[in-house]
Amino acid sequence: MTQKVTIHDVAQQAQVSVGSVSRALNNYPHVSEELKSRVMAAALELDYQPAFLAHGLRRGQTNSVGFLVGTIANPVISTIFEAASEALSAKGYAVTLVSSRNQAELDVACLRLLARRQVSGLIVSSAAESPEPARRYLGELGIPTVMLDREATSDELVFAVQSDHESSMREAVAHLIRRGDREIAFIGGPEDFYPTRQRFLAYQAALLDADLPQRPELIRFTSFNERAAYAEALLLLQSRPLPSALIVAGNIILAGALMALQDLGLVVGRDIALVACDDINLTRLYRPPITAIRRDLKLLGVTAARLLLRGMQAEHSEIERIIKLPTKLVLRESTQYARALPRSAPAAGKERANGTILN
Amino acid sequence: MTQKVTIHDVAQQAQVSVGSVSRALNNYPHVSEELKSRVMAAALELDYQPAFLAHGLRRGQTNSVGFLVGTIANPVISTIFEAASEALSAKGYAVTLVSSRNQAELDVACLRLLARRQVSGLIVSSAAESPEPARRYLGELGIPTVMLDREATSDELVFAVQSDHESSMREAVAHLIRRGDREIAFIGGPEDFYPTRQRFLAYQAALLDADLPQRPELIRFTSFNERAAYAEALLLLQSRPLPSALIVAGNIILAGALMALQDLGLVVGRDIALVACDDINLTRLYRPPITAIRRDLKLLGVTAARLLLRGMQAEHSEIERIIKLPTKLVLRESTQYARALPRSAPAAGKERANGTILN
DNA sequence: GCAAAAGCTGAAAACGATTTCCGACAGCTT
DNA sequence: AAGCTGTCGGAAATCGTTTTCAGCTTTTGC
Repeated sequence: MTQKVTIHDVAQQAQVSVGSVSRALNNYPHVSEELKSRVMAAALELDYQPAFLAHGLRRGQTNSVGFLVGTIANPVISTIFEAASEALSAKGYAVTLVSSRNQAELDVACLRLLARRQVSGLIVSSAAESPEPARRYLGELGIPTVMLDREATSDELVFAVQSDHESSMREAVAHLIRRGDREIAFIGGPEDFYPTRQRFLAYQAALLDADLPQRPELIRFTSFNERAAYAEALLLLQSRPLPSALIVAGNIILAGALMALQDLGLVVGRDIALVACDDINLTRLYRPPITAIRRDLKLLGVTAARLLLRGMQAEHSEIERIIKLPTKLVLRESTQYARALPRSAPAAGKERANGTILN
Repeated sequence: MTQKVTIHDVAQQAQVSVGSVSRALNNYPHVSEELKSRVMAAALELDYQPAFLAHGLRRGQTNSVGFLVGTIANPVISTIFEAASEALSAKGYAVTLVSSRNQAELDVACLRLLARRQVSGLIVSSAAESPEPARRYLGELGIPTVMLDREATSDELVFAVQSDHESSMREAVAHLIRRGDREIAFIGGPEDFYPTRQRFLAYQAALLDADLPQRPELIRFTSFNERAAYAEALLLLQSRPLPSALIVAGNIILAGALMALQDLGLVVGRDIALVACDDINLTRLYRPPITAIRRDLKLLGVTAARLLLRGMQAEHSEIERIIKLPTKLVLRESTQYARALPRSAPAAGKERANGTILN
């Protein structure tokens, strides 16, 4: 219906065979200039666009990539997606996005859907750190895949782009300790979720560096769900003594924690220092502005896209399979003054209201 | 490569012809139980999944829909998308998302891309109120389309789901006026952008209702770009006398305005009342919480999906072509106290810190 | 008990492109 | 002038399905 004009119409219009039309349009060698121009003219006049399905069926490839996310309703993911999608569509690929709705058990189903559509490549940033089935299925699939801020697999066709969560988290914790904080709480996502794990490891390492004990009651892991994060934060913040600093690993958890702080009448920066992971509008615009670990989300997306493009071009051998991108600690007022210290003695001179970027 | 097992393999395994396999798998009438079960067993054993491309080519439909947005990196859009996408994939449709990057001139190109992929349906929520070319192209395409919170067209295959921006905006302005505000500023997106226009019309109407004059210097339109919104807000807030209330029509504009307020040292709720459109994390969690016009974004997405599904089922005649969904005004502290009134006399008893939902 | 109808299945024709195969023709060389 | 080489373009095979057609077997109706 929609696609009325076929290659046959063009052939008839140009008075040549369909094979010639195909060759002319696809820049094959040994096509005379005269024929080529005649075909071009006919194609242009009829506004011919080769049928995607027939093309793909014959060629065995779809020029489309699948993007699996846990949810797209998350500013971090959607920014990454936007950048990746732009880079991919610039190279002629269309992107079909599927969401597993943060349910690990749906991951395989989503991947099957994409595989059935014969996507040429995959970018996976499913929220659930797909325990095993999904990872194994990914290997069997044999489709070039980029894991986005997720654990890589040993598969030859599976690549990864990751953020260096650790260095900035160590820096953040060290900064808090330098300020005088001793009771530093940590709320993360699921414990087996790659970014959470990396951040938590760094948190532990930083405490160890400073010879501070790890306090289990100050460490919480929660699911990706504001309500759950709120509940955990509420429990944590009702324990006494109140920790002097709180690190939240993820923007949904940040939302839950802010809600809990608000309900308990605690003021960020005055009653408790706050460090967030991922610098979003909320951290920047909140009063007081919230110290955050920032990463270049667009770069993350574009890098994933580029890596995938290379991965789809069959020369996998000499590609570096894992790329790690830097993060930056942005200091803001939420860690400037704190209960633990006299208000007149901010920790360091290098902090400014708008946030100084270290690293 | 990827798709190794074809219908022929299944046919061979089950010792039947390919036609029978197809019929058995697609629940055709007049297929014996025995044959069906044999085919099922074979298909299951071989893990057969019909090749999407061949299927689509033959059937003339792709069971996929295109979703055009101006940007997905916007919490409102991404939430709507998520809901729509979920509803569509429940019915077996895959969704390919393309972003025109807020550039109206790219709209047609994006639509062409989707049309070439022979999507069965379209949902369009491009940020640019596509002047004419895109709308006309949409008509020519002949693909069932749902405009999402955009102006409808008269085309038979073009439907629309819209939010009732007007009633809540009138209510909001009336509320401000009741509080005592007389100088109510308005910053909107592009003037020809559907939601902006609706909101602005309601703003005008509410002023008229109260016999208040319209003050051109308090009305600004800006592009969808935080920097531009920031600049407009800065100019507006530097004019004297300072308006006692500010309405921002859109979440990007909200971010720019908050930045400007912050840079000018103005405190929301104390120095100026603030009303936002779209209730996002930021409005809820900001201190003080910001009064906002809320709409059920998931419902918006699901409704668009349902409407499209009906639109794709060929019986267009008796479908209502435009659906309008309600909005709600959520009162919060940002409009509770204001310069214009003595602090001891909050406007109404029905406001609570957490926001009371009217309407 | 027999014609007609209905049920079931295999063979083959689509769908619209790409790609292989092969013959025609021009331009050379011997 | 015959034979060879290389370019060009038409015909046909192919991709993996669905769907039509036709043939065979069974049931049904009278």
